[in-house]
Amino acid sequence: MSITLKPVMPGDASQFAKVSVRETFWQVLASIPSGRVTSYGRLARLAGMGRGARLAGRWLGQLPEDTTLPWHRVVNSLGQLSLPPDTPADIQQYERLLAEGIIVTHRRVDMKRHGWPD
DNA sequence: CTTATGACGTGGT
DNA sequence: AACCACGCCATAA
Repeated sequence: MSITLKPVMPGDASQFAKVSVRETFWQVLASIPSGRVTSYGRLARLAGMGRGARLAGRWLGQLPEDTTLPWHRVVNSLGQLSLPPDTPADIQQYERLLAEGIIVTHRRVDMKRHGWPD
């Protein structure tokens, strides 16, 4: 699979001493096409974080509220929304996915249909 | 230095 | 499909 990476950073890049892997992480995140979703684990692996799925989630949680990065396109390996239910962020994710034409039923996305990469 | 804690993943039952 | 037990890895206490 080939991925197109665009230069992006969430907020001030200077706040990070070592950015290599982390920067790649944001780039991969930014490269997820609208209308598609990927998993924390896949995102971590693509960014060279090995099995750092949990770490991926931690980093996503550190994004500033006004970020333009598509954090909402990340769900767990089962296709389920993984934020605490009924929280503002959870609602936000649901609405954003819906706005991109992604089908979400019972907090779950059909990865066969919307998964990225295939 | 240990333990606990997550926007997690995977394999077994 | 649902549950459970581990494995994973940075952070906090």
